[in-house]
Amino acid sequence: MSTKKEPDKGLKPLDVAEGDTVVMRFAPNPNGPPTLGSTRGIVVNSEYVKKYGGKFIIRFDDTDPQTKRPMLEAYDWYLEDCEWLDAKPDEVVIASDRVPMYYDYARKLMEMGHAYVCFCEGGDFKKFKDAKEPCPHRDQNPDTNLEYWNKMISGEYEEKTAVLRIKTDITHKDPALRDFGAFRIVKTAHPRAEVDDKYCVWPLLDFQGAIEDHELGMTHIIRGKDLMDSEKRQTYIYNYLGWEYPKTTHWGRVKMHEFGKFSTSGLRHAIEEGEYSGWDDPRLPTLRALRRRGILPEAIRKFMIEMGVGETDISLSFDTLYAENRKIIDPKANRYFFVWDPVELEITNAEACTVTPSLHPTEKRGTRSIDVDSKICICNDDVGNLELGSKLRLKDLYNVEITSMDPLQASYIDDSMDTAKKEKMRIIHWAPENGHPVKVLAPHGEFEGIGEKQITEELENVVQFERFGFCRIDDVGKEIVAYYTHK
RNA sequence: GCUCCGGUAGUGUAGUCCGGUCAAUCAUUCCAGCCUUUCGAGCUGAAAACUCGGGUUCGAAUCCCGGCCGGAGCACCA
Repeated sequence: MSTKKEPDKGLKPLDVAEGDTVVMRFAPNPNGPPTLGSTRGIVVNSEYVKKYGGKFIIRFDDTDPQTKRPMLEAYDWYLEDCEWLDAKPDEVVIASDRVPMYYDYARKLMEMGHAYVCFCEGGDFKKFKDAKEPCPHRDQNPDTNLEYWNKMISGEYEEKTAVLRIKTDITHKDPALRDFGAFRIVKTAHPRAEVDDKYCVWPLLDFQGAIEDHELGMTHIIRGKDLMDSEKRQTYIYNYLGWEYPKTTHWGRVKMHEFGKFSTSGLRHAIEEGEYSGWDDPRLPTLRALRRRGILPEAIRKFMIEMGVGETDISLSFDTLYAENRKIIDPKANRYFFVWDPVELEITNAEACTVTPSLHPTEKRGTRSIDVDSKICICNDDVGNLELGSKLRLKDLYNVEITSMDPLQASYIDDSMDTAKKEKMRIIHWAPENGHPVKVLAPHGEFEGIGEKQITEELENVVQFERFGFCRIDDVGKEIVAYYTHK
């Protein structure tokens, strides 16, 4: 296979034999909603499956009922968001449903002499490990281990008093690879009703993931490079059981410039404290929030795919995502006037009229219609640039001259665009005084003002408020609520 | 302390495996100009990078060694 000229931009070809398909997975712990960080795993893995054919599996690694306790709603959130991202999984697996299988393999490894129940206190074990010495329990015979194991799973031991370890090489030069833990005792019930307090011994990631990746027939794994050692540990299990390890690729840490690291627990705390309105607060980098703001899944996919898979730690800017989204949205979004921080302007000699500006500057999509009488609203920002005698073009309406600053009044000059051009008038937008109240929720704050009535016809669409930015219309009740997309 | 990764313009990426065609790709950002009844879009132009030091070689972003910087693992978290 020639790799001289790369055919695809973005994702590099995977090591797949001609004609073979792939099985890949995205394995989150549902302890919060998917964020832009999770998206990389969803998009990249699913994209490879689309490319090579095969199966995309979402596996909930929810085997920690305590420290990273799963959130019940999050299971569905992940499925929704996957589907939204055009990455509907072919199979959904929930680890907490499969504990008996993990137990079976644990027994098998004990019988083979590759695992032992260790009663060392954490610190003590660390001492042995750092000294490259076996702990006193390492050489227990299989029957003894099985006996202890049975007591473990029947709840006879307290938390932290026993743990099942996989034997690796206690003298390995890398301390991270010496006899790692595979199961521990957790006496907190699992949040899922189906599971509840059925088990008090839970597998740890390296064990659970190792077994599942084999059971589910994974051919390729792409995940964070913080899990590189995980692969080395899991390889011991694979060797013991005579399995072949899937091909792996890793990526580095991702940060968002504007946000920093997003830790699910940190976000949850901030929400509980009332710092954010919820998981879809427009300031948050969760998929729910981005969706509500009108960021399209295509833009997110493209963004992630063009980023590719590299081991470098990266710090991204939302601007790149916004640029991607803007390209898609700009031709689709209808234009409307929204006046934030409005100030009333009376046109003293104007006659009531109706204007019909086009919905889009280049796409021929028809017009909107605005009834205007003698009073309109303009942005306070624009008022700041005015003085007595200033001439203005009210976009798509007519030209006026300021005749009074307080109260703000102007007199009608004419309709002609030529006049406006000749006199190089500033062109500003406006809204009818009897328009509809609008509130915009944006990452950088809230804006209240007044907009065209016709915006109420755009529920759930992304529109552009001219000279303001793109917004997704979220609600059109007494007040229009819009979520800011981006400039 | 031990171990493992990585380091190309502001940001992200291509190229690194199999040294030359790389005076280094593309996107975004920024700046300037054009265009436009939006401060949006579009168009044109510009700025901007191989972490450092040695070595190998006719030749190194690419291979080797060392330093520096960044990240990660050594958890009864995932």
